[in-house]
This record gives sequence, C-alpha cells and structure tokens, in this order.
Amino acid sequence: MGGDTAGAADGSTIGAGLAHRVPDLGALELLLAVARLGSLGRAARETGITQPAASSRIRSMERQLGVALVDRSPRGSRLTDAGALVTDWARRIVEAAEAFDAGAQALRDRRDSRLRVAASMTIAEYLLPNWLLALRAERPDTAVSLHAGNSAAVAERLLSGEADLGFVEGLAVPPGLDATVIARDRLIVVTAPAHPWARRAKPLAADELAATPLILRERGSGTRQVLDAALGGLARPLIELSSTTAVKAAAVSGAGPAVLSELAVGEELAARRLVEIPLEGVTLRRDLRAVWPTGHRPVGPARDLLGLTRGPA
Amino acid sequence: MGGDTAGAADGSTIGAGLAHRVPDLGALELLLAVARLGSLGRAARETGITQPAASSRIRSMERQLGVALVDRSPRGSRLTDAGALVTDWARRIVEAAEAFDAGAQALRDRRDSRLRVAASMTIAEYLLPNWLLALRAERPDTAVSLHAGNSAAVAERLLSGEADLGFVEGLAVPPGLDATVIARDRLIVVTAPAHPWARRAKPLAADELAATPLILRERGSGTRQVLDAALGGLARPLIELSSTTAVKAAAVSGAGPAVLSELAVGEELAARRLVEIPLEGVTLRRDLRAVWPTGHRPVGPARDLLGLTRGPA
DNA sequence: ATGAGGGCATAAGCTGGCTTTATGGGCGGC
DNA sequence: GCCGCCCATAAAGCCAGCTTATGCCCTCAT
Repeated sequence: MGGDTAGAADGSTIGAGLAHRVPDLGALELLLAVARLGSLGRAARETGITQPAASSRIRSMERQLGVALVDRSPRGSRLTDAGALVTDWARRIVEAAEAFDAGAQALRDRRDSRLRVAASMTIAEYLLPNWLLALRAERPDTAVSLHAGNSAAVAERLLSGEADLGFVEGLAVPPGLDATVIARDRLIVVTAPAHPWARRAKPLAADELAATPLILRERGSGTRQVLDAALGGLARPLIELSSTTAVKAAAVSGAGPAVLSELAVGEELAARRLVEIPLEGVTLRRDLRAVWPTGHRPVGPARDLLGLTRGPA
Repeated sequence: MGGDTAGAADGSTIGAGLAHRVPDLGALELLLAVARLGSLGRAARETGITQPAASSRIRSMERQLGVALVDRSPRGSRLTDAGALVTDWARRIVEAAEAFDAGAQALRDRRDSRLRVAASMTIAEYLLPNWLLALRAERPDTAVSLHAGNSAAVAERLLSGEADLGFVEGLAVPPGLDATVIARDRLIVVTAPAHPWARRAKPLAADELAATPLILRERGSGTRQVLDAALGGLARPLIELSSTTAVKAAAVSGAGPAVLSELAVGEELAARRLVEIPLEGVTLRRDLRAVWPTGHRPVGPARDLLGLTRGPA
C-alpha cells in the first residue's frame, strides 16, 4: 500500500511515533491514580514507586503534552480542567490495555487452568476480553485458557474434552452440542465516507446489494454464510479476504462496499472512517451461542462465565 | 488494600503493574506494522528503527506474553493464530492512543490554530477525539484547539470570538447562537450487577425512578437538567457528585442506581461492571448540538468538522 | 505561636532496556 | 551460482526513569 490514501487505517505511516506523543501506560495509570487519590504521593505509593518518581513522571507527561494536568498545592493535587479531560481519554487506553491483558493471560495459561474456553474469532476478538475482565472481577482466582478457531474446531475441542465451554457464531449448532443464545450479531454494509452509497437518500434494497460486487470474507466464513443465506447464495465478491481486519482495511481505503459484523466496526464508524449503509428488506442477523457437550451443563467456572455473557450485546 | 468491592473500577489496586504485563505502545505499533507488512525488517523501517531492534522487541514481547506471535521464515514473517488475536486486541489500544493523541494535540495548540472549538464535557470526552481523528485524516493540516466547559462557557467563547464552533448538550440553545442537532444522547439508569434492580423482570416505571434516591451529577449539570425535566423536577439525590467519572465509580462500587449518558458507560456495560435497567414510560433523550454565533454560518475548517459530526451516534 | 505532619520539588547517582553497528546464516530468483 | 532479502546474535552506547537524600511550604492542633 502506498500509504498515500488519507486514511490512517491502522496507525500507519505519516507522523509515525505515536509512542513519542502518547505517555506510556505506566504514566497513564499513575495519572488515573492521582485523579482518584488526590495526591501525587499517595498515587506513587499505590503504583509502587516513590513520590519523586511520580512527581517527575507527571511533570514530564505535562511537558510532553504541553498542558498542565494537575494543580499542585501543599494540601494535595487536583486535576486541571484539561487534566480531567486527558484523564478521561487516558482511561480509555488503560481499559483497552486491561482487556488486552485479560486476553493475553488466557492465551498463555494453557496449562493448569480451571476453565478452558474455545471461541470463534469474532467472539474472541471483540467480546471475550471484556467477559474475562468481568470474570476476573468476580472470581479473581479463576485461571482461564483460550483457544480461538472456527466452529468446527470449537466443537472438536469440546467433544474431545480439551475445552469446557465454547462460543460460536454460525447459523447452526454443531452436532453433539447443546447451546444457548447469548447475543445477536448484526451484519452491516459499510463503505468509505467518499463512496457514492454514503450519500444515498434511500436505504439499499436487497437486490441492489446482491447485484453489487462486495469486499467479503472468504467463502465458508461465518459472515459469508449468513450473507449468502440472506441473499439466496448470490453475494458477489469484489475481493475475498481472509480476515476481518483485511476487509476493514480494504473498505476504509475505498476499495468498495463491505459487509461486516457491527462488532468489528464500532471504532471505524465512530471515527467516520466508515459509514453504515442502511438496508431495506433484509436483516442480516446471526445468533452468537455458548455451546457445550450435550448433557454436560456448564458448572463451576464455566457457569460463572456463562452467567456474565447474558445481557449486553 | 480494602479491595473489598469486587469491581476494579479504574485499573485500581490489586495486581497493579498493568504496564509490566502489557507491551508498550511502541511495541504494539511495531506488531501492527509486522502484521500489515509481513516482515520484521520492513516493519522496522516503517517504524523508524533498525531490523535487529525490531527483532529483539518482538521477541521480548513474545517472552512477556508467553506466546509465539509471529512465524519467522527466510521469506518473511506472518502472524501466528494467537498473534492475530493479540494483534487485534493491540489495535484497540493503539486506536485509543490515537484518539488520546488527537485530543491532546488540540488541547495544546491553543495558538495559531485554524479552528478553535469549544465543547461541553460529555462531548469533549467521548465524541470529539474521534471527530478530530477523522478531520486529521481528511485535512491533515488543520490545527485545532479545544476548550471544554459548560454550555454557558461555550456560548461565551463563541460570542467573544474566542471560538469558531461549539458543541453543547443542554435542553435549550443559548441565546445568540444558531444550532443544528448532530446527534441524540440517551440517559440510562444503571446499577452494579449485584443490585436488586439488575434482576428485575419488569422495566422500571417513571414514578419508581422518581421515588428512588439516585447517584447523580450536581444540580445544574446537563444530565441533571434532563432528568429533572423528564421527572418533573423530582429526582432525588442519594449523593451528588461533580463528575461523570465519580458517578460511574460510585455506581460500580454498588452505592446505588445512577443515571448517566449512554456515551459514558459503554465500556462498563460491555465488561458487565454495570447493567442497564430498562425504563418504561419515559425516554431520557437529549439533543447534542453544534452551535455558532447567529448568522455566522461555519465556513472553512469549521464546516469540515461539522460535516464529520453527522450520522454516527 | 510553634511544632508536627503531609505534600511537593530538586539534586545526584545508578540501573536497565532499547538501539545501533557489525556479522553470520538460510532460502529463493535470475 | 551469485545476489538479494530476511532473520538472529553479539557487543557497546545512550537515555529514561527510579531511588535516596534533602529542603521548603502549608495547615492544623496544641
């Protein structure tokens, strides 16, 4: 990719060095602690460093950002107006880091884990980290291991006893498994904001969609299955790509319209890198299911996790 | 550490040292570059470091996470299955960092900026960074400055010529300003998952809500205005707190039900730290508006930014 | 008023991690 | 069979951040 397109799809190219403009995680955590505790010293103690270290770190963060973040007084430190804003933005980074950590830990704990989960890619990517975080909050001692794969792989791991609980997103429940629907996922049509469709007044009709070449996942993927079923097997590929990320990148760069899970494009929609094209006549819904070997109702940690997955989309 | 409440509200206490378990931003950016370019060397070049540095950095990241991330071959490097997952999680962190950066830059550029924005806190916190990111993608040379305050402050800055474009979330448009609605915000009732309301079968009736002491923002805040208006001035405070963050923290810790903008609690709902209580009979909506001095239709950069704010919630 | 305590800033020295430069070893294409 | 691309390893340098050691300021209580 030339990297010439205006879109900075994923942290690319120009002005590289985000790391030099954004404080590191330690500093952000420290800032959150200061905000919460109202004192550099206390924040330092909680973070496990000394007060001068905290002082210096906050100061260099202020220098880096070019903004005063905290008002120091002999009675403590409170956030500046700008500091409050920065702290809120920082919290988002830290939360993303916590999700990362929860996921990474599950990837590593392959042995001696009390709960072994197998999940499809979409669920593992977008939903599981938050569930793991919630589980950790409720049952801090539950070690979880995670294996991601397609529906067939999930079923196999469950049936062979290598996993205790699975999550799949296909249309049908694999044989030999019991299931419960935990959420519904919606597939949406998206384009770059510059695409003609982005300025349509009328919703897109199903046959128009079927007649247009689309950026799609490869045949056999869950996403593709649902789309083909809804359109009667007619979806025309413009390109076929093997990962959600690749599809997103292609759509952002303006290659054409794409069909993706709404879970996958939240950020892109919010940042206006992609726009959703309303559909008419079809709703591309699919169920997300928790699955387990027939008869073996989840117990213990598996039941705990299952309980957390109900409710939020 | 008390650590009694299950919730780790914002990266608090136990197991502190997220920074030691999550690779730093530079490493994550490098990983994204490797994923995109398929080669350590190319990724190194793009990131502005040498190939051995990249090699070492990826390797230490793998050591830190305890998982192999890339498959090296003499023809290049591709991501492992686990690596693909980790990369997707990493992308979320990097995206949050990009939003942080966009916001921080606007906070700093106070001088010589071509577009001066004034915004209410909620908008500045949750929406503006993404808009700024989108604006940067379309008009990379537009320097933006940002000032956050309440509606009155926004109006004042606009009328005094200190700002070119404003964003407010109140019920009414301040006098002297023209406005356009750019989105609607919904206030929702939330509690900790352990709260009795979280297990209600029936939606909450308006008079029940009015009769229950709630965790609220202080009187005079936009949120409070809308709630009071919807309930007929009846909302009973259990506690009054001066920031959205404080309200969230209190709700997460189980202090009681809170009423908050849905923009503010996305993460908490996803991670099940809070649950939404369905309401019946009232819809707590409020308009988010872009505002400018009467007659002075936004032009140039202000118009560009305004164009980006339409559509997504 | 006066002393104790909590809070922040500064200075100096050290350590560790990341980088760079320099090389070596595979694999594939021309 | 030579050249180019790609990755790994080794040695040495640089910078950032931490710690220990003080000093000053403010407030509150005696």
